[in-house]
Amino acid sequence: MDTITIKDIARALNLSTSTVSRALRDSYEINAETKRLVVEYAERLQYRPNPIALSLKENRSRVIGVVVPQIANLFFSQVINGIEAIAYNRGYHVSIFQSHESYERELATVQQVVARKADGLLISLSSNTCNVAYLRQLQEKKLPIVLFDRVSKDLEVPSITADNFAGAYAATEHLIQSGRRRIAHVAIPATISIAQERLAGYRAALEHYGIPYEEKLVRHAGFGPNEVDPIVDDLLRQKPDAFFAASDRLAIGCLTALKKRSILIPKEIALIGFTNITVADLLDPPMTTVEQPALEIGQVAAGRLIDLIEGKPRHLTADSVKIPTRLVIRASTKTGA
Amino acid sequence: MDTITIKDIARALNLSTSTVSRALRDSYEINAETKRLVVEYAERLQYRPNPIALSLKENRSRVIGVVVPQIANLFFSQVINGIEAIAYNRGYHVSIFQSHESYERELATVQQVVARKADGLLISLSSNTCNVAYLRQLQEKKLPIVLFDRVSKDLEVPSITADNFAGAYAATEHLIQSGRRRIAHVAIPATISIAQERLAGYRAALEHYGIPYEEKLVRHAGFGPNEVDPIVDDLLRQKPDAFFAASDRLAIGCLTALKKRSILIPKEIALIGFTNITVADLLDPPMTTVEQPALEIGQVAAGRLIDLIEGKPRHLTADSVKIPTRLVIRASTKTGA
DNA sequence: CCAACTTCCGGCAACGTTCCCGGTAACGAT
DNA sequence: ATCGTTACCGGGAACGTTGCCGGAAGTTGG
Repeated sequence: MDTITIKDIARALNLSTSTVSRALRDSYEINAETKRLVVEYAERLQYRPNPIALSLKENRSRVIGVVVPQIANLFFSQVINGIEAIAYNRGYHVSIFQSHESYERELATVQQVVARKADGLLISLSSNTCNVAYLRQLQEKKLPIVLFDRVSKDLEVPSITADNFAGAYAATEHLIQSGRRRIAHVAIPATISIAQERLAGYRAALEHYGIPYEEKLVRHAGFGPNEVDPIVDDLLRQKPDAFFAASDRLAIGCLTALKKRSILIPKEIALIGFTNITVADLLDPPMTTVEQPALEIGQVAAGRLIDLIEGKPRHLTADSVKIPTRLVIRASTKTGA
Repeated sequence: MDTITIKDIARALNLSTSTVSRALRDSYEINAETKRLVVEYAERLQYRPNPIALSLKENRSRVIGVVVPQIANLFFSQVINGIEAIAYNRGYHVSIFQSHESYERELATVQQVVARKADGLLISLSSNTCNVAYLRQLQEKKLPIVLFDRVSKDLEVPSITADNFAGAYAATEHLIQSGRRRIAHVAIPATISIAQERLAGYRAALEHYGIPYEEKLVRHAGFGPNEVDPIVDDLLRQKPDAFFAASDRLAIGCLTALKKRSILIPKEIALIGFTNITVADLLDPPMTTVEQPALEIGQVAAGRLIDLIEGKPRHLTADSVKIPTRLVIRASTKTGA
């Protein structure tokens, strides 16, 4: 309402809006004295250029839209921190949104981001998103897009993920080397790209060590509040000696379920998670985990996106980057304890 | 770029932009047949009204700006979920931003939110914010503002918080009733409003049970990565038999520090946290906590803000709402274990 | 048959900003 | 005295949309 505009300054100083505009952007065509007058007056009235007007005129906003399935997830919030760090010192603002694991909300949110003329989009797909046609459409309209974590092979855009295959391989290998043979895998929904990669890593490790893959030892769990418990029950019937959970939420769920059944960890069953929670060390027992470099994923993704926005032709093709994970061994996989 | 506008439709259909505009908003002045034509064409070309142009014209955006110190904090992300739930079905979009506990970034972010014509602001102050003059200025310019969690008494706006006093009182009382007398308090930075409330609750409980308040048993910890450890060291010299930590981060820090020193919990020292982490139950030992109704705080705050935006005069004064907390007793405060 | 009214649509301005195109002085050079 | 330069500034359009005003037909009533 009472925000002051370039017109107010022009009127007060008996100048035209063009002159004021140019004075504020320090154009050479403006008299030094006039500039001083304008700048001082603008300063005094706390003039702030209206980014909305700018966006309308220039069809850009210096804003990057970030869409994640859930903010209440340490992995994603850390990725966001990585994104913000890079965006911030390259002169972009970051707007954060959640899709709440819903395709419809993801679509609506992305549309909103686009309508508001975000210069680019960083997105991790919701688990219910099987159709990325709407993203391909946006891509064809030249909107810079970078995927991270939950990516899609149906889209020719840069994709930044942890090295999920290697992480899962390392986790499984660690379990095998510590003497386990019947390794159950609680996987995330199969629709999510990384589920497949992690499953592949798990299978590859089994194969490498000559352990047959058993479908009955693998179950996918969704995002419901009480989904993990029955799945653990099911898996227990297969008499596993280890659990490999494909996310932090699932690892916590497994831990809860196993404790509830008074199963000793790691004596009876070993447990390993794929996670980012910092408290893994403080759990009972301290949980072995595959840690994902969340911050770095965010940084790389933001960097790539801004390169794309600014037309830096450094990476021509739709290159996907895999960032190494780290296996942190703790008590939950100790041998013969 | 090639986003289609009302002009494109007008040109293609040999109509004026005004007619198209009115047809799309289903005005009574437009012939049914014309409407059909316009709507169908718009549908086919996937016309989306440009919110930027609307914002410029109407000086509003149907967007609520949310600023929190940190997203990677389960309390805040849950509050945000509460906010989104309400905002979403009252027709507002939510833009989320972080201040990273920095006054400067908070200020810059809020300015940006305001410049982008957000209809209202929901904010939890950074720990380095001692000066809320900039918010008062915005308030005087009629920007609807609602504070939550980290509030300020220097601002006459609705403030939604957990009942920190009662929560701290309950925590302290529980420790006293379980036989502890020398209760150390690891507090959050004194600049934060809720630090004082929690401290007051702690003191009130002590007083009520006739236990003298000792300054040496209270220490404030900041947000540095290794701040808690030396503070725990300091406090241990006072031979406490219990720790009351004023936030989840600090509770985890205390737990880590105590374990590192092989101090038995709760046998030697009891521990209670003020938190929202769901894994408190899985820690070693399971940690007694005061739980904050994060989701509800978000819901109430968003509701109040939207009421303010829409000029609902229901709550006239700058009313502050306190939402009850819940004491969840677990092993970390067990008696004589 | 004319006035009054209804129905339907176009023109124009405005929101805040920038940019292109002008234009007017003053001044030195020819 | 005239021309070309330089230095400085204003006018107007445009970005996409809505709302006000005005106006041309067609319709109704007397």
